[in-house]
Parts: sequence; structure tokens; C-alpha cells
Amino acid sequence: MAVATTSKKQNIINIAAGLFRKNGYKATSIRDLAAAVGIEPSSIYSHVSSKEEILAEICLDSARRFSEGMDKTEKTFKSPADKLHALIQLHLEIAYVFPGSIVVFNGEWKHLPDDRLKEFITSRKNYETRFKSILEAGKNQGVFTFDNAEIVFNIIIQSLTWPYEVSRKYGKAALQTELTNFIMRSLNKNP
Amino acid sequence: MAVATTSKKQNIINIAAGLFRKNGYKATSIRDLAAAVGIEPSSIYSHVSSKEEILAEICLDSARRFSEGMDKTEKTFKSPADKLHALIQLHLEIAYVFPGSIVVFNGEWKHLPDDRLKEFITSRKNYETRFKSILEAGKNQGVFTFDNAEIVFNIIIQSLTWPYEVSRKYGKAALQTELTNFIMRSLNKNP
DNA sequence: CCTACCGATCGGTAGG
DNA sequence: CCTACCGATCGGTAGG
Repeated sequence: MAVATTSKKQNIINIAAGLFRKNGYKATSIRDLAAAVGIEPSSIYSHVSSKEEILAEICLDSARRFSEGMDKTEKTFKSPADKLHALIQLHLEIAYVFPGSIVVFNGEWKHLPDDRLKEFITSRKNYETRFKSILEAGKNQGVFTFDNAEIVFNIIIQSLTWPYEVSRKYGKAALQTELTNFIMRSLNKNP
Repeated sequence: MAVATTSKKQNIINIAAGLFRKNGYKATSIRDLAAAVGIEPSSIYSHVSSKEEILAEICLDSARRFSEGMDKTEKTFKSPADKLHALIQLHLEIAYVFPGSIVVFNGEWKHLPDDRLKEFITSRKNYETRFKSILEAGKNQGVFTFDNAEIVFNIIIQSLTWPYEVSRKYGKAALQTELTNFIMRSLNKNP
């Protein structure tokens, strides 16, 4: 017997993430998912309790990845510039290795049931707060220049949130170089 | 009799754009739309032939606005910097006055039927080509600096594509100032 | 993991 | 613009 690399449940969720990304959550039926997995529709419910639960696992898994990435970034780097640099890499890394993150970027989290939605938004706000702190620290130290940290945070997040197909056209390295240059040049007070 | 400001059809499409933006195209039923308009579901079909047609009108209207904005920009301004500045304003202007554009930004155009999808993508590619020409001209004239025009185009477009609720938190003026500074500083070869 | 099935809702039509 | 309705598809359950 081979060592299990992914549980059947996780496998279903991964396949669902791919379908949600391509066609959207609402446009993907349990029947579509079952066909892609290779089982009968009702068998999906042996592994997950509902379609909403699948979405919740995808969204909260993505949120967890960002949260842990932020933990590591804060611990590993001292200067705001180094931290920001690491966060740019984090976003691209997650987008490239975890297809479910694209589902989140596409805004499908709006279909989460109330309790999960609250959980997700809380995690997101926490990430935003920590990100803005890094920007503010850079401004206070005289290395970053901008007016409104919240607006700049959103600009950066948006610039890092690419449609899946577009992002795949270029190598991760090329994307990372251009994005890092673009963002860092913008914020750099003393070029 | 009052002068008709918007046709009943256009009114339905505008209301649909609001619902598609908030809940998504697939998650918005004809029944939801009819209730928002204040008529019975079947009456929707006295004004539009299908749900897909509503989406097509929204997406192609948005595409037309961008195309016409690009026409005007190319005619009115000479320097790449002035043109880029105008395009930033164009994006924010459209996002603020036309709710349907947000539907497009949210990627709902993926649900267009084949022929309309082709039409939409063609218009989009045309816009991209013209936008990249402006970037390349700036690079050739030694005023812009970047590696890959296509990647930079996508970065700029993404940075201008905000979730509706977030963008409404700040005044249009504040958003415009910060975005213009952010993008122009990035590209500016001689700060 | 399957067969068989259910109630709800969907986009859309007939006919006035 | 409405009443009345249709076939298709949906998420999910029962029972094995």
C-alpha cells in the first residue's frame, strides 16, 4: 500500500477548487464535481457535508496560508522594505501553488454561509491590519512615501491579484521581478 | 407625460447590473430581478430575450465605454505620460458612474454565450494593444521604465480594478490621487 | 460508494 | 404586463 499523500476529501476539495476557479462556485454543480472526481453525485456527501462546506474549506485554507505567511514574515525580517518584499513573494507563491487561492481572489467567498463568512472576513481584516502596520512603519522611518495606508494596501493587494490564465502566461520569476520593481519603486522615498 | 430618461429595458439592465455585481450572475435569478424591478418574472421577457442577453448588454456596454475613452485619450493627449494619466482617470470614472463595469471587473463575462464572448474578448484585446502602445512609446522616449509591457499593463489594470465596496469607502478624488502617484512614480524613469 | 429519489428552484413559453 | 405552466436541473437524503 502506498502512503496516502492526500485524503480523498482533500482530493475532492482540490478538484472543486479548480472547477470553482474556472466556472465559478454557483455555476459548478455537485454533478459536475462528481464527474470530475469520477464518482456518482451522491457519493460526494460521503466526504463533505455540503457544497458550502467545500467552499468554506477552500476559503479558510487560503486565509490560513496568508496568516501563516504573515507570521513568518514578521518573525524573519526587520525592515519594512524586506517585509514588503517577502509579502509580494508570499502572494505569488500562494497563487502559484494553491489553486484555491484564486477562488478567493475571484470573490467567491461572498457565497459563504454567515458564520464562515464572518470567520473569513475577520481573518482578512487581521491580515490587512498587519500589512498596513508594515506600510506605516516604513513611512515613519522615512523609507516609504504615500498618503493613505489603507488605499495603498488595497492598490498593492489588487496589483498582486491576477486572473489565473493571465498570470500563467509569464513565468513566476518574471512576474515577481516586475511586480517587486513596480511596487517598491512606487513607495521608495529616496530613489 | 414626462420625457423618458431611460427606457424600461435599460432600467431593467441597470437593476440587473446592481444584482449581478452584488450576488453574481449565476446567483441572480430572473425572479430576483423581477422582484427588484417590481414586475412578475415572465414580464422580464417582454423587454429582453434572455438572461444571457442582459449580461451581454452590460459587458459590451462597458467595453464600448472603454473603447470610446481610449479614442478620446489618443486624440486629446500627445505625451505617453498625459495619456496614461487620462486612462487612470477613465478607469475610475467608468467604475464610479457605471455599475455594470464592476460586473465586468468581477469576471462575470465568462458566462457570456460563445458569440458574445468572442466579441467581448476582441474588444478587450484591442484595448490592451492600444494601452501597451502608450507604455512602449513612453519607454522608447525614455520617460517610462519597465521590462515587460504586457506584464506592466496587467499590473496597472489590476491596480485600477477594485472591489466595489472597498472603492466606495474613499472619495474618488483620494483614490485618483493615490493611484496616479503610485503608478506614475513606478514608471517614471527620472524622478 | 451506489441506486433511487425528493422538493425546490431554475430559465423560459403560451396565451391572453 | 399577468396567470398558468413546463421540462430541466439543482443540492441533498434514504437506505443499503
